[in-house]
Amino acid sequence: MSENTAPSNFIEEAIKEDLENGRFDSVVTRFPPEPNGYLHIGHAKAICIDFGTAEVFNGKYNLRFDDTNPVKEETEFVDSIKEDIRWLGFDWEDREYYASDYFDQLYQWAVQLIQQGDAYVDDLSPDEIREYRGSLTEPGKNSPYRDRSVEENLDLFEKMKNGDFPDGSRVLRAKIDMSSGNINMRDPVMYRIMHAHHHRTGDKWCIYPMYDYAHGQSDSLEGVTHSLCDLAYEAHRPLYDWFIEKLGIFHTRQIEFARLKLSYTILSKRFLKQLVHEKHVNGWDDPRMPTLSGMRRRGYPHQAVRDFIDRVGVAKNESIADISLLEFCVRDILNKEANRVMVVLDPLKLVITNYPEGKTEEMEAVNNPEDESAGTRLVPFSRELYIEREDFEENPPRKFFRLAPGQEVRLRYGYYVKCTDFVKDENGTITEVHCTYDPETRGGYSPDGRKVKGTIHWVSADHALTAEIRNYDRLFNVPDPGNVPEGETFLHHINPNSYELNLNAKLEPSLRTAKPGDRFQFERKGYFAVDSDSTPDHLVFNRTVTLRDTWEKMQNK
RNA sequence: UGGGGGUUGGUCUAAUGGUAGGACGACUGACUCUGAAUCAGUUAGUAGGGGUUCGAAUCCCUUACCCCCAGCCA
Repeated sequence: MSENTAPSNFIEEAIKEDLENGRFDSVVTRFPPEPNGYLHIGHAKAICIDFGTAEVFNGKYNLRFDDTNPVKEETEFVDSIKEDIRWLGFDWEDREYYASDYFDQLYQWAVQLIQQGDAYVDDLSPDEIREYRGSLTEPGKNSPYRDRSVEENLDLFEKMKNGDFPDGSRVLRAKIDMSSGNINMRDPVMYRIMHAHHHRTGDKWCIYPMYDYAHGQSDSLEGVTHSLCDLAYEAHRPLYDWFIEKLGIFHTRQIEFARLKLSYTILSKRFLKQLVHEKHVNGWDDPRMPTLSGMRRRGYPHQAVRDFIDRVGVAKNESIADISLLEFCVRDILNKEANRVMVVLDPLKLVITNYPEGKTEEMEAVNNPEDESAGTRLVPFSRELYIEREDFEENPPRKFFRLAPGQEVRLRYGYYVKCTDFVKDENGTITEVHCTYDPETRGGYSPDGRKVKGTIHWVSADHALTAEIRNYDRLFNVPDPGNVPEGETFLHHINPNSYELNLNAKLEPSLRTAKPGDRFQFERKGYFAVDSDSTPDHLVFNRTVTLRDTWEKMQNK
């Protein structure tokens, strides 16, 4: 940030002050995921704040895996986390760290604290520790083991490290204040005994540091100037500072901000895990999931996610961002980047009775009106076409600009056609619409200048491709599924129509070469992305998001 | 009834004692070979009550409501 740029939020403001008053002379931040799950849109906010803020100040940012609990963490997640962060467009270069890299240093520092009389080995059981901790309104009381000698503590701690004691039998605790109003300061546990295999350190350790003991020191070791985190850690800041001060090491500044919540979405790791394990969705990258891998598969461009995070802003106010803002950001990018294509989702046969049988014409269509460099393509036109079933009405309502008996419309990039007749089957279902075309209107322009109100899309019946189309919608039908009345859970509010399979669609032939990851606008319908399940013989599209539809809104009134 | 945070239109967020502004949404209208996009406009807010001040979203007092903390999770 230059001298005159205004800080865009309270964190940048605080950092700017730190720089101006000399507390720090450069900026280093970090994103510290625990490798025990997939990243979701809430993490994206944290990443954008952590990394984006460093970029604003021309600083550096580290990726550090917070792997202090071996029984919960796996290498698999390390890889997916890295992939997702790269997808967002961040490059942490060679600054990839692991809290487990610091286990030796952390151990030495623990010894130092013991020597200073600031830590002790406690033999209390987990239950006893809880009892001794007191409650929110009552102070705790000191453990009977709190005043052991430094020598005894040193000896016991070393034996803990050497594996002489079973899991849960003893812990190392910071000696602070059992009567503190802040429960985090009531002699918090620093180390626990866990005879567990760690994904990086293997079986070297059988004691592992707790988050509170590891995090601040890891920040300090890396020279992180600003440790930006969730509001939940606000109450931990005194402890964060306490360890750093007792150790006399580089003092990182922790600043907390409100985590992201998104309407019609759930972001709790536990709930997401439940959705996957109970098969309410098809895995972590199901396109309905708020995970970055899910959004990527759904077809959300990474720029849209970034733009959304920018627009949501940074504050300490706990809030629920509106999913319609995210959808706006997705459409905004896709509108500029996605090539247009004609696909009939719910086909109805249209026969042009005065068009020569067997004739095919190649009509020129614009690929992207927002981007001239995208060029044009040729689309085959013939006597029998498919149009969208909802684009024909036997008895058109007011302001219906599409096809109806006697009404003329434009077939996009084709001809003007006028409906002359239609065919119904014994159930009363319309099976075919007949019309005549005006040969003078080739390409969609009329030489006499007459106007048509409607333009509809179409696909030539003989040339049409078929595909599997997966229509996705929001996963929940209430704004805050994580917060529901007594006796209900978020599972009661899953949208039963969040996924709908369509095997009937007719696609224009240019789509034959579509590859996984390609994104298109199906004109007048929505944005669709080619799924990773797609093959040349069996195309699969995911509906990313529909187009805005004011006609639908008019009808709902 | 402990400690720590928070409260600005429907939603998110600015305004740092001096005109309460923006974005999304919603609603109008214009334009349009996508009922999309675009453009123009409308709607709507400082949690309540007191005080300080020429002037308060901002400072003070007070009330209410919301969130976090009692893992050997992070």
